[in-house]
Amino acid sequence: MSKISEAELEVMKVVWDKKSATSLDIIEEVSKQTDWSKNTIKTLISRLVDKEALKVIKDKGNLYIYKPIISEQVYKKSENQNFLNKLYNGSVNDMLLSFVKSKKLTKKDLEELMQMIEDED
Amino acid sequence: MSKISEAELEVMKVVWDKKSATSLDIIEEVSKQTDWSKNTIKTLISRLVDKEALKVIKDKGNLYIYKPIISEQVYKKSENQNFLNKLYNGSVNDMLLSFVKSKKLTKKDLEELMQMIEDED
DNA sequence: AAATGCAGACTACAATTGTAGTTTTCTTTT
DNA sequence: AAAAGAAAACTACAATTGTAGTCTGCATTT
Repeated sequence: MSKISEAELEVMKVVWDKKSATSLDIIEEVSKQTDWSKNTIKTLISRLVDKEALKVIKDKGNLYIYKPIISEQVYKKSENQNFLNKLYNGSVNDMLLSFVKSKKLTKKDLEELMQMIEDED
Repeated sequence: MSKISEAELEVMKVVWDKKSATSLDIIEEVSKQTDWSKNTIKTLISRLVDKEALKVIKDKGNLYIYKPIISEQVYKKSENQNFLNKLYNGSVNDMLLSFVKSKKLTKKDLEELMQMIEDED
C-alpha cells in the first residue's frame, strides 16, 4: 500500500466518482480543476496503476478503462487515522477541540451532526 | 511558508513542548520516539531553520538554542484546513461524517465535546 | 496500403524527503 | 599550547513527487 500523492489523489477522485473511466474521461475532469498537461495526467495514471491503486481493463487496441482498486471509503478511513495520529496523538477529541478553536467547527455543526446520527439508528 | 515534512514535525513537536531547546534536548526527546541517528536529527533541525520554522539564538561558541517561529496553534490550524480541503472539499460536516462512518467518532464523543463548548461560553 | 492521429509507454529532470557520513570550528581538558 | 570531544556545517545519495517531452504501436481516414 504505497502512498497516493496529492496530485495523484485528484485522479483517484475522478475515478471514484465515475466508478470507471477512460484516460480521456480522467483528463477531461482533472483539467477542469487544474492546468496540468495531458502528459502529466497520464503520468499520474500510470503511477497509480504501478502503485496498485487503479487497475486497467483492456478495452480495444490501445484503449483502456481504469477502475479503482482502493475504495474511497478505505482510503479516507486510513487518511483519517493518519491525520489523527500525526497531529493529535490519535485522539479524536483533541482534534475536534482544535477545529473548534480554529473556528472551523461550531456548536451548530455538532448539533446537526448529532441529529443525523440519531436519525440513522 | 514552505511545508514541514513528517520527520521534521517530530522535531517541531519537541520544540513546541519545551518552548526553547538545545540540539541536545531535541536529540534526546526525538530519540525516545524514533531510532534516527544524531546526524539525522541535526539535519532536520537545520532544514527547519532554513525553512524559517525555527529560529536560532546564539548561546556560546557553537552552542545554540532553538525556538519556534511557527506556533503549534497556527500550524495546526493550517493543517486542519489543508486536510479538510484535500479530502472533504472544505466541509467539516463531511469530514465528521466520515469519522463517524469509520467508527472513530461516536455519539458519546460528540456529547462530551458539546459539554465542553457549553462550559466555555 | 500509406498517412495521420492519438493512447499508452518510456524518458527526463529538478525539488523535496529520509537518512546519515565527513569536515570544520569551538571549548575544555591535560 | 596541544589534544580531545562535540556542535554545527557541509556533503551525499536514493526514493518520491511534480511536471512534461518523446517514442511506439494501434486505428481510422484517404
